[in-house]
Amino acid sequence: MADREFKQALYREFARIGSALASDRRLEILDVLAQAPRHVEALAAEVDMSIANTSQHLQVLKEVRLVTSERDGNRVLYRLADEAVLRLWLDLRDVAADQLAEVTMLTRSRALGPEGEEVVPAMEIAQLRVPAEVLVIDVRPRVEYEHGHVDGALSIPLDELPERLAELPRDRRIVAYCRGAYCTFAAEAVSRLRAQGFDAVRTDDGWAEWRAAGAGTRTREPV
Amino acid sequence: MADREFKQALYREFARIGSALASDRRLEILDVLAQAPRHVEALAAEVDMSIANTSQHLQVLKEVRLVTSERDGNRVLYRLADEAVLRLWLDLRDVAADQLAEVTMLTRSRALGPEGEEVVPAMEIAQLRVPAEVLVIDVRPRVEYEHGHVDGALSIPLDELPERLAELPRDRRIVAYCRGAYCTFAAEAVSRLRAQGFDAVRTDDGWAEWRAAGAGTRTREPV
DNA sequence: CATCTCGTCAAGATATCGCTTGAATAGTTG
DNA sequence: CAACTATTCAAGCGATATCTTGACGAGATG
Repeated sequence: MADREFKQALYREFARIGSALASDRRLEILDVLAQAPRHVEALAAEVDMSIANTSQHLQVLKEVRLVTSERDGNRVLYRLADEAVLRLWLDLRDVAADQLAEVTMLTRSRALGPEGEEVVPAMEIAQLRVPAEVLVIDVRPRVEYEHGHVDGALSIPLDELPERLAELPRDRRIVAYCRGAYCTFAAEAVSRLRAQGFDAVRTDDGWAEWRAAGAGTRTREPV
Repeated sequence: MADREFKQALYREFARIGSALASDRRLEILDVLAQAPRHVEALAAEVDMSIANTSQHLQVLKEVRLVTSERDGNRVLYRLADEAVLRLWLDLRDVAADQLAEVTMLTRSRALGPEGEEVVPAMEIAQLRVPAEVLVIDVRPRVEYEHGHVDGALSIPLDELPERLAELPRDRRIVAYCRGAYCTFAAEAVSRLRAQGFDAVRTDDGWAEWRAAGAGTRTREPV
């Protein structure tokens, strides 16, 4: 029956995407690319792999068009292929978070913030939209901020925080965000700010979630 | 650095989900389950695999909680774990459809409907909500209709269509839906109905897409 | 309790994947 | 155009995944 063959061919194609998602290394690459495009070397450093191996994983992702690449001088720049890929990755993470007890345990055992600091839902901030009420800071590396960030957010990479305290207001709340729930930058920033007497909280969502929800400012198209 | 270990463990967990999605057979199972829960034997028949093999794949899916199972007499009933899984599967399919040229070719070469029949966006129908304007028919197998269907739809499984033409109106449009864009039931039904002089069209979306969008009637919880 | 059915488990052959290493290639620079 | 850098390619080894077959286990039935 031709119907069976058709279906099989179809599911085989779908499974190619699945296979590309079946490696922890590739997922980590996707997660990094969800923040901003990168060159192979930078990616390799970020995910702590050999360059050759990183390149191979990138080929796999590229083959099923989860990422695209473009030459940039004698380097090659990789980025997520489009918003659908971002949604897929976020959904995968959500399913994992909902359903794998191990993930919950991992994040719990990590106990971000020593005494259960307040975490502000990202939606709340999106609704504010009044710059005067809070200051939103983006504590990710500068390249990620430059690629895209929450409207009106100030870029203060975590490692610059100590020397830039003077720029921060003491009369209103500071909301920090980073790469998302599994990233510790914002929690770390909040912890340091509170130690200095600032009214600081963090959001659980990062730039990727924000963008998937359709908000935020992008510096360069696409993705 | 403990941070690296933490991250690795996290991505390994995410990759477990990815691995479960890396098999065409398992994706086909998920797709069937997206329509309605099934017993192992019915599933095996539907996807044309040995029972042992089907069972094994189900174990894999169950291990990462993409599906859940429950005893039902001396049989075992499997179903999608929750709506997040449904979204994940639909996203995966969308990404594949957007990005794998092969998929497009496959669906094109299939040329549903001999002379480019009209396809009605599901949203249009959802907005109608006026039973008098069109008759929506669900041409999937009865079990799938019973598990859940579009509000007000009439169940006419494809194989019952010939003997039930008398039930169908000739004074208004008939809209058929099935399992989704990759299912041929609705196209087949429309083709037959038009041959009989009915004003019939189909929607591209199936029950799964409808449900993911938050609409429709469900017979039994959960999923 | 013997027997039947449905489903799961276990073992093994085969194919595929992922990492490493070393060589090759594209683009840039002096 | 030679030397250099960033990336990709190719081969090979060990680890994993898939399907088959046959045995086992749980629940139903007489």
